[in-house]
Amino acid sequence: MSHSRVDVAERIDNEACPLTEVLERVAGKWSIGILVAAAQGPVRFTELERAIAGISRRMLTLNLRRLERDGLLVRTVYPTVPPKVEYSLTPMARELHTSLSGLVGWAERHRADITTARAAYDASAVDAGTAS
Amino acid sequence: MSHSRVDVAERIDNEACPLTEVLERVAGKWSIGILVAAAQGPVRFTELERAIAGISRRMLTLNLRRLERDGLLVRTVYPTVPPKVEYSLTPMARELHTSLSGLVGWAERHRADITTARAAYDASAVDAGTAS
DNA sequence: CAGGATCCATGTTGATACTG
DNA sequence: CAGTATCAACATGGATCCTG
Repeated sequence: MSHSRVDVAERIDNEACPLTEVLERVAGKWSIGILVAAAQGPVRFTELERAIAGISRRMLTLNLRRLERDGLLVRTVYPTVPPKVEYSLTPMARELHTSLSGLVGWAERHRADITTARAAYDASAVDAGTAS
Repeated sequence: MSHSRVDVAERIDNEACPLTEVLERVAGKWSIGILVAAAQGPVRFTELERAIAGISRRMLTLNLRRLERDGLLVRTVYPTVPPKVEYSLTPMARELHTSLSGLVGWAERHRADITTARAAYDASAVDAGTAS
């Protein structure tokens, strides 16, 4: 039945546009890290800040807001002093965990391969340039 | 045993940095679309261009080069006239298919939820601003 | 057909400083 | 602690024109 190549191509054509927008949030540079880090349970702002390494306060805040806005994170403020804010995944976001871990696992497994591939690609590009 | 929260946080801290770089390529705005479209078999440039909808020639080329450089795509040039170029996934990239489909499936299932969540979030934000 | 090259508008990120 | 505000640097993306 209709699982020809045209079929899939059309599916992407028709739905990837809004889908792209959705995927961008989920699969953006920092989102995966945040989502994975928050998967263990409620996480505090500072915990995330340290867990995600290269992220700036600004970017963390922005991403948290976006994820909250899209219904992936719940932000809980405890009106104590000093302030305490916890972020946790919504059920919808929890459904992502498998795919996200899959992605992270893949990245871990193939990090070296990718580095190698890059070096090889760059080397042959240089060769082509040097071939005069 | 050691799957405490500190454990996971450290794992992310130590490895997410280069990992982030890897994930960016895979999870970038267009990469998923390209990878999914190419999963069906060799795809030509123009096929991709039409399949991915909003993408420009420039962005498609750039992304194809990056994916090729990272060893996720193989570019095959047929020296015919007019030229014919096909892109196909490497075995490494094929391993991603499950996770990627999972992501796409999730996005499809929850697109409406996300739209709703956004509207709700924005509405309450407006309320707060209007509450003078 | 499948790009490469260039210019320019825009968005994204980081650094820094300040706050309830 | 958990942000917000502002500015400057940089990357991203689109439009346009050109080519083997």
